Amino acid sequence: MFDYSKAVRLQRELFKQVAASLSNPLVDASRVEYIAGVDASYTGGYSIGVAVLVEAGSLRVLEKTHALVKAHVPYIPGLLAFREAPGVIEALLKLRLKPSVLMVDGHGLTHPRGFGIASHIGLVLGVPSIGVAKSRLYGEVRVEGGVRYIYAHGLKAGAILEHRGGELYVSVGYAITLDEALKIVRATLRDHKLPEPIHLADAYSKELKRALKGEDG
DNA sequence: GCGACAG
DNA sequence: ATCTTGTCGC
Repeated sequence: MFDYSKAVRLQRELFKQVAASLSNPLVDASRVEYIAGVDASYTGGYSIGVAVLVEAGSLRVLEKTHALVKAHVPYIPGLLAFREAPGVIEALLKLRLKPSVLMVDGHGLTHPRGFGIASHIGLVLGVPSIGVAKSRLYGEVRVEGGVRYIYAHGLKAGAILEHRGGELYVSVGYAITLDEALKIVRATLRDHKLPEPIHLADAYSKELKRALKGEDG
């Protein structure tokens, strides 16, 4: 079965690599070509991980991929990645085009051990990543220049963006600065509550779930 | 012991 | 996240 303490130790260890990645960002908001939004839905003991790749400027959808994997691990706050990342990573590996940056629904550095699902996926694939969550998980909020930033582990780890009457918790995932992450997220906000790449991934995973339930087995 | 707790 | 129809409210 799932080893909780081992997972926690792994997160503490990998956080060091995320911290190291921050001194050499691998992406620049002005040079982002493709953005991959990811998400997952669940049904019948399975996890449906999906990736939707959009063109940065137009937000036009260029590719959609998915992976159906057994959901072995239960949801445990702080350990979401061990449940959700496997399917999402498999879906991302099926993309033809390589995303410049990943947008993950969940937190990155604003996590108890600085290694939320956004950091986890980014590090595993070696691709810059951003976490976008709908609610808070960890960190101290400090207002600076009218912006609510979230500090965690001695780092300016994230910020709270207001959008469409709601709040978005944006955080550094892997190999990216907070400023660039915020620029990229702001550039993808449209008429949905979530940034377009993640909204599209969410809709796609739900669509696949309906199709899966609608057939036999 | 108590409160918090991504999806 | 998922289970689920109609319904109260901005």
